[in-house]
Amino acid sequence: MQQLLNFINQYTHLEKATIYALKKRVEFESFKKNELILKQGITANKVWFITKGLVRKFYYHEGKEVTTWIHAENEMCTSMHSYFQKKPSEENIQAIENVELISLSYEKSLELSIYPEFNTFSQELLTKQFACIDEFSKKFSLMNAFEKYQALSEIAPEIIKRAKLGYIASIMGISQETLSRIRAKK
Amino acid sequence: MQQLLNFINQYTHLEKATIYALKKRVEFESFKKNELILKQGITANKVWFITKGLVRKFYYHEGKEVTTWIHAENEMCTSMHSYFQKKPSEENIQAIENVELISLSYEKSLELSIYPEFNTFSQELLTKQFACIDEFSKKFSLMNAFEKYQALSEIAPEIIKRAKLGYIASIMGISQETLSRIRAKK
DNA sequence: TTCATTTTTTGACTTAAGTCAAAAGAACTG
DNA sequence: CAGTTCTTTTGACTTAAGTCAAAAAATGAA
Repeated sequence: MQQLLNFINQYTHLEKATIYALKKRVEFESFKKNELILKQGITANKVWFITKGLVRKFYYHEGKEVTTWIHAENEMCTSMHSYFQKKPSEENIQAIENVELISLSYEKSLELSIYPEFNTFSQELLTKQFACIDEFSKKFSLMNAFEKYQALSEIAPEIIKRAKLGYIASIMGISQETLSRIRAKK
Repeated sequence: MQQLLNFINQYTHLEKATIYALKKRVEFESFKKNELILKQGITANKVWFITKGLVRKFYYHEGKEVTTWIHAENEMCTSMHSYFQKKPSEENIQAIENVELISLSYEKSLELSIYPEFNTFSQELLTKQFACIDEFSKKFSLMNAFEKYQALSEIAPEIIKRAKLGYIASIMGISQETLSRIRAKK
């Protein structure tokens, strides 16, 4: 729980009352390696905060899995389009290590919206996530395979260290053979 | 002005009072072909709605212009990261035809936030834009040059019809020679 | 309308990264 | 710890798209 509070504190200061209200509404979940946290087709009605383990987002394209991102400890994660637009998720979220999470449902987060700091946090988190994805995808598309690898190593060293080759290559949009060759060289 | 009201109506119904409040706060602007609407380094403190003409977003990468998107009539446009995070814009916004715009400043939009429908609209617009960019960039990155061209033709026919080859190729992340060859074939 | 500038097309060649296949290495299971 | 399965590496070959350069076409200004 403390991890989550620290995370929120990066965005805004939380009053005692708000912390109390939040504590009453979150839930603790855990998943074993390879289990699905969110399945394609299901509407994401919560946001998860990762306290332990790695989590992978992926979808299917022409029968193959495409990994879009991997999240590690102290990051939030959900299927954005599903959560905000109340539509069935197009992506799966999977535990790729044994994972522990704190979740907050959409309904409970509405109850928290009477606390202005909580709204500040939500708004800031959303726009920041937005800005990151936008910036990242634009930069990435101009890079060659080696530059992408360097960039990813800086932005997300946990992914590089802990996720398997195929997942990393998929995030980068290259074949795993190419990634293996990049690693062999330098 | 009616165009803007129609646009907002796609998201939420506006009360008379809200329309009146909005009308009092917007401004009308116009730019000649090739003029800059927003310059890199300047913080975007407004959102523009296009009533006439085409507008291009681009930034510089290793001395070259990279076009990220082109907006046509009845679309909103601003530099998202700059507007929301109050940071200097990394992108330029340029009129590529003679352009007419309706603008709403950040301050005036705060004044409008006492109208709940206006908040609904803002929130929905933001999450929808978010979802679009996210979806678009993911799909696009898996396509080859021809598929990208087909997809863009469907999503944004106005761009294809009215913008010049170099800009379109840049959005697609391919060279203009390749785009020219795609057009020659089919 | 003509001349200059900008934009698009075409050709020849290069290259980064993909594919397929097989071998090597690591990790899990009974 | 032996055998099976999963993951990564390596090699040989292919290919989509890039680059450079020049010609052709379109646009615009005087």
